[in-house]
Formats: sequence, C-alpha cells, structure tokens
Amino acid sequence: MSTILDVCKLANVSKATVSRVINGTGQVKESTREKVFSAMQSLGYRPNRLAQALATNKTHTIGLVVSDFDGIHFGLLLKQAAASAEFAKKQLIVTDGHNDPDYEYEVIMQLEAQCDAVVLYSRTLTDDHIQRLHQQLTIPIVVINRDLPEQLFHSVSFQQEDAIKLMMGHLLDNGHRQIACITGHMMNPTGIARLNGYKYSLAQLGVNFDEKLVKHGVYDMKSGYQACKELINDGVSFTAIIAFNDCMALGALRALTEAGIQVPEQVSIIGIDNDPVSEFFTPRLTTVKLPIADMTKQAVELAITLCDETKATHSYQYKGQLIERESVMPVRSVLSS
Amino acid sequence: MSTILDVCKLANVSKATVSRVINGTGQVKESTREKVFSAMQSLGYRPNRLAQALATNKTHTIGLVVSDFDGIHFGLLLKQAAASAEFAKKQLIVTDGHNDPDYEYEVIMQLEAQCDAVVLYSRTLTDDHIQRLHQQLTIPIVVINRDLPEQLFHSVSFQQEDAIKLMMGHLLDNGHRQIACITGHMMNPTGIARLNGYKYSLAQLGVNFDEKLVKHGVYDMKSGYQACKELINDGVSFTAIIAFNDCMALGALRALTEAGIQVPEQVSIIGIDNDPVSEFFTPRLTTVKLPIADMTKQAVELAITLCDETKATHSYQYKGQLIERESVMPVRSVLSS
DNA sequence: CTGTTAGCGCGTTCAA
DNA sequence: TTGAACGCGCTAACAG
Repeated sequence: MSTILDVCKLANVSKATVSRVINGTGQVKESTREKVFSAMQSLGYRPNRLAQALATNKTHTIGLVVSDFDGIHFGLLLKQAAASAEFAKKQLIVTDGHNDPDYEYEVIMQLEAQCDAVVLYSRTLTDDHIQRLHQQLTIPIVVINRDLPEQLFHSVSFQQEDAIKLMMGHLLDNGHRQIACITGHMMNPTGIARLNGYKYSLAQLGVNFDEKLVKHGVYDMKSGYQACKELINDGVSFTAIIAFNDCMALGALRALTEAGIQVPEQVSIIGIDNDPVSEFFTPRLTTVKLPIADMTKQAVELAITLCDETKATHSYQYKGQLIERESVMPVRSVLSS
Repeated sequence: MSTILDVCKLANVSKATVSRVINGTGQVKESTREKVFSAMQSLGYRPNRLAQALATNKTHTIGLVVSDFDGIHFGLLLKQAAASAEFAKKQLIVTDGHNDPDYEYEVIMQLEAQCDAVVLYSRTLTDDHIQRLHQQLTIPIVVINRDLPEQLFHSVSFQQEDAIKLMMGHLLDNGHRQIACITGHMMNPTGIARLNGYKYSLAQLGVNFDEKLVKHGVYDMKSGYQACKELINDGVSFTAIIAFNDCMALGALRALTEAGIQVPEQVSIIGIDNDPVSEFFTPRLTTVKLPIADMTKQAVELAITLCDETKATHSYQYKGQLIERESVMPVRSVLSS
C-alpha cells in the first residue's frame, strides 16, 4: 500500500504538491500535475481515508445506527440509506445496537470521531437517552420514527396513531365492531401510540374496549400465528383482526386457515407495512403503506446536508396510506365467526 | 470532544502515561492510574479510533462487501456477521457494491486502509477480479459462495449443484418427470451451477431436457409469479416446478392458485433457501435449507482470525438439507395438469 | 514507573 | 507554482 511519500519520490515533488493534485486545490502547473498523476497511477496509489479524516476532521461518512438488524424495516431502510449515501459520495457505516440501550448509546458516542453525522433508528433508547446524546454529541444526529413532545432535534417521524385510526376506520366502515388486535412490543413509543389509536377509534364509535380481544406479538409471523391461535382457543368472538404489522397479520391468516376459518368471509384481516410478500398470500392482504423508503431518504439527505452546514432543527412527518386488497370485507352478520 | 491532551493536563501526566492506562500496557502506579481514570471520566473522554488506527495500523474493523443490499440472503448474512463481529469486539463496516463490478472492486480497494480484513459476498465480480483483488490487497479477504477451480484464497462456499440435485432427487423419487424449472440470474456462477444440477439430474434418469420447461426469474416473488404464468400460458405440461429459491417458488404458487391449479395435488413445487415465510404459505413449502448463517459465521470468524495471524488459505464447503413440508407429493398420473 | 521524542499518512499555512 | 514545517490524536520505542 503506497503512501503519499512514494508518490512524492516518483514524481520528484513535495507532499504539498501531491496533496494539491489529489484534492484539486491551489494552483499546479499542468506538466507537474501530469507527472503526479502518472506516478499515482503506476503505484496504484489511493489516499488513506483515515489519515485524510484525521487531518481534515471530515470523514465523509455518515453513521446509521439501528437497534436491531432483524427489524422489520431494516432491509428497506438500509437499502435506501445506502443509495442516498452513495449518491452524495458519502460512506455509510452501519451499526447494530443489539437491542441494548447502553450498548447502543455507547456505539453512537464512539461514532463521533468516525462520522460527520449520524442517523438513528432506535426502538430501545429512551427519549432521555436521545436528549443526552443530542447534547453531548458534537456532530448532528437525525432521529427516525421518534416523536418527542418538543422539537429539540432533527427528526423524521411517522404518524403511528393516525395510521392505526386509518386501519380501524376501514374496518369500522365495513361494519366490524368486534375487532381483535394483535399488537407489537408494548414497551416502546410505537407500540403504545398504535394501541392508543386502536382504543381511540373504538371509543369514537362507542364500542367498549375488550381486554380479551388484545394479544401481544413481537412483529414476526410466528407470534402473529400464536396470538391468533390464542384468540381462537379463548373462544372470544370477533369479525376482524387488526395486526400491528403485515407479518403478524399473515401469521394470523395462517392460523385462521388452519382452523378452517375463511378469510375474509368469516374474519377480515388488516395489517400495516405493505410488506412485499403480502401481495402473494391468498387472500392478498389489505394493509397500510408505511413510507420507510421516503423517510429514510429524507433522513439521510438531511444528515448529509448537516455535515456541511449547520441548520436549525427540522422535523418531517409522514403518514400512512391505505391499500385495499382482498382480506377485508363487510361483516355479514353480527353472529358470524 | 476532548482529546488525550485534555486528559494529560487534568491529570498532570504525559500522553504516554494516559495511553498506557487506556491500553493497559506497561506499568502504571495505581494512584496515577486512578488520577487518569477520573480525569477521563470527568471529561467524558473517548479515544479517537481513527487516530488509534492510524498510529497502530490496526483498525479492529472488518469490512463486509455485498453486491446488493437487496439480495435474498442479505438480512440473515448481515445479522450473523454483526453478531460474530461484536462477539470479537470488532467493528463492522458494510458496503453495497450496487451490482457494479467496477464500483465494487474500487470499494474493496478503498477499504484496505479502513479494515483489518474483508469478507466478500459478491455476485458480480468475476473470478478474475477476485484474483486481482487477492493479489493487490495487503489485507486478507474471505470470499463467500464462490468456488474457484484452484483454492487460491480463503473461501466459504456452498455446493450449489448438489443442492439442486437433492431437490431434483426428491421430485424424481416422487415420480415426477415433467419438471419445470424457474431459474435465477444466469450470468453468475450460482445460476449456472444450479442449472447444471437440473440438467444433470434429468440426464441421470434419461429424461430429455426440454427448453420450454425452463423460465428465467430474478429471485423475487414477482418474477416467479410471471415465470409460472408463462409456463401455464405456454400450455406445456408439467407435474412439478423446481425454483431456484423460495421466493420464486412462492410466486409460482400464487400463479398456480390464481389459475385454479391445486398444489400439490396437480403440481408439486420445491424451492431452496428455507425462507422463514415459506412455512406460512398454504401449502407449506418444501425446500432445501441453505446454511447462510453458518457460512457467514465461519467467514467472519475466519476473517477475524486472519486479522492477527496469517494462515494458509483455507476453504470450507457447506451443503444443503432437504426440508419436506407439504408442497410436494407423488404424481397421480402422467396425464395430470 | 514516567516523560520525551518520533512517527502513522495526510492537509495546510506561510514563505520562497 | 512550489516546498518546508507544523498539526490532526494517538502509540511506541527509548531514556531516565
């Protein structure tokens, strides 16, 4: 691995000159520029980015921290982040917080010297953690999917509660009143906001909230499947299921199918995410599209902007969009199921 | 962001001493160690990893390069890589090659100064590219899923052809002879090896290879769906479908369902990957498990080992395992479908 | 046990 | 237009 000194020797110039042609700064005579270029060429020289970063205090890297690589939206998020970063010629360094708040916190602090900005998609860090991070960090941080009461930092968020209301509205419009609910984790803001949406929609129509209709899942198919099985075994009656994501909705679909219950004839199902697989199940799943790609693009682009110019904190809000397919239909009679 | 100098001043010691307590090297009197510790504490000091790396020529980072973050196995691969890396207290830096060989090549070369080793999972780089990389790079590189004729570098590979033979064997054992094939991309070694497996198995039983039974997909559900639709529209007769991954098999399943063709009663389907969703479709998909997690673990651990000690090139081979579920059954009669 | 000095590979004044 | 010298934050001999 050749260094700038090797280039100097081969081209008979000083480090300063080589540095100038590398970065296109200052004035360099055409002939020497060519000398340097061909020297770099024949040596296969590539500037050491670590050294550059140390010298300039600019890494041209943005950090992406996620609580868990397993997360439902992680794939799409990463893909979009990578695309946006590359477009701006920035490197992306991705880190997993292993669902451990302390570890995640430490990881972000460590990133400070390695990135010009960080994008955080956390489901374990408390609002307080994020607040502290924002204060201690000398680099800007953009938070995805978190709504703090005050807009104290850059954020790109999603209207969780509204999305559920949208789903509930669709179900209620179709005459459903006995609506079972399969939630996600209940110890983070997303889960809580969504459950609030569920309760709110019920209350709006004067439907009593029934604890027995609520089961907690963990956002994967298996938990959706099991939650639905419990629902069936409990013998409670319901005409529709609202799941806090598509995977669990699909798991529930499987459980109903196995139990010989027709979807949507006997029970309607609605999910949220617009997971690509949802379209390939039978029946095709009705869902709410969650604009993860757009949000990620926004967040990364904001982070990139913040690398160079310091801007007032800005926050963006996104909302869901109903995608009607085949898994919801009007209730036939209140007695069904 | 405080530096080592700030700690020096606060603790009234030299950089060398601070460095010693940071790294636990050399001898330091207990009392001064404590002084330094508390100074670091109260400053919230964290060593700058870039500077450390530059000084020691050790980054404690391993690079992971993938052709495309969209790849089917990417999620699991990344998750396992992250777990293995963290276990060894190494950072992971992940990069997407955007399916562009030149870009990918350049990315890897750039990584040289930022990593102690790199793990490559490429489907666009030619064997020749990899060969050149191996020669030019001063850091070790571990290649996943590539079989070069000679074992010239560290590799962790999968017996692609055998896996297809396994699937075909299962179909043939069940009496199938008219077996349609939905392939993946045909310009990389994996696709070619798999198609060879298909042809080989057919030839073994003296079944003629029929061009019309082969359709090319791109490893996603949609392409599997379309390939199967073409098969149906073409009017060729077949009693089974072998798809080069689960997603396409599931897409095909959807197409058959829409066409009113019973699976597996009229047509059997087999996939490969053991994708988590496969279990939740009806019928549950019979497939071959591809040990991506194990392979990744092996590759990353090997890479980590190579950071410290230089070892003779080693290569590991993995093979698939049949998982029988519900989408394959014996042919009823040659006339079916 | 501790401090001094010299790098790591590069960017950037300031003179020349 | 160019080069010498210094600094980025840290580690690593080598003395003391």
